[in-house]
Amino acid sequence: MKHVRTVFMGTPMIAKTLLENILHAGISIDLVVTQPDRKVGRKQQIVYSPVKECALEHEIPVFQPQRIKEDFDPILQLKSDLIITCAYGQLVPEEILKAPRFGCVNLHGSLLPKYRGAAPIQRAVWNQDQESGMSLMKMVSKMDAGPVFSTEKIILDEEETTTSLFEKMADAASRLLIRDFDKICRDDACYTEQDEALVTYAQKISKEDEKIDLSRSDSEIFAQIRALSLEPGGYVIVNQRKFKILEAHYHVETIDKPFCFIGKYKNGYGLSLHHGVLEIIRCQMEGKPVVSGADFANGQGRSLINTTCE
RNA sequence: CGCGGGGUAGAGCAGUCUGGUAGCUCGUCGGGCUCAUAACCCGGAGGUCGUUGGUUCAAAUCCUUCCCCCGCAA
Repeated sequence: MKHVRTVFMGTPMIAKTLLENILHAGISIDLVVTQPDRKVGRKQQIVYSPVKECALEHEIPVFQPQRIKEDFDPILQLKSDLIITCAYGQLVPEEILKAPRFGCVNLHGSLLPKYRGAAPIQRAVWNQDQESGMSLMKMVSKMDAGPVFSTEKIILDEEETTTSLFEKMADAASRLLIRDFDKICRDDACYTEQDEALVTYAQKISKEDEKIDLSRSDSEIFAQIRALSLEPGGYVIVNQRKFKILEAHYHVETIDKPFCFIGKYKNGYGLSLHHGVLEIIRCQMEGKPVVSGADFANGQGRSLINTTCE
């Protein structure tokens, strides 16, 4: 078979894992498109996207348009046969979508048409879904609305977190693409249109979403923490300060007073809810370093016993 | 000069306001108890208190220089 000129578009870790896996499987990539380098943090240091780092390691050319809507000629000039995207971060314009012979395919972290949009993986955890999955689909101009080629279902663990589900999604995406790559390139792929009646959207996680909603049930609170774990981390307010709960387990217990710090608990630090206790494994008080629950219990947390949070 | 918090034993913290012998929890090492233990008891080691200069009889503590870390905002 003639060489398939392939462009890979992606930005975060999940896309990097996918790129690494498909390269390892022998699929060659002629161009990587990723978001521009960002200045990040107080020191405004320049940080490359994970995908860019992977591309540099493999000596693949990288293209980083500020606005791909206006700056896409280098992609057209390559006269690619196939474009693969995964969490690129910008809406891909029509001109690019129709350019490659075999079209543009996208890997999306949900079982479409459920959870179109920016945060399908986080929302599946947040909503305590029993299952989710990865979809390999054809791109159309409308966001995540294209016909689906294949999917892989993932059963969510009891204590699934966004971080753990991302890893499973990346593996599933790799398997789907490696398995179906040849079929897509034969252009006889069988795509199934999405049922518009079943469409739901997964909204991006906002700053407000990071505040843990203590008016919810214990299982909803725990699900929110897992959805925000490990990044960016959900928080409660303690003594007017943000207290991030990055990682925790939940245990059913009889509770005296809800939303109260109870000191050392099992292998971490305890925070009571309505009908159980959060065993905090990793946390961070505003202005302090990230610490294990055990360290928190030995230090900062000792003087906070019986303190209520909100 | 964006706003704020912080740097004290291997870890996490208290002590700073009000200057006067370096403290707590954990870990570690040794010993004891126990059928046994991550439990309990006893004992030990480990810190020029981020850095520079100053004030003082005396500085972790007050003033000052610089460095580093974190939260927020971008």
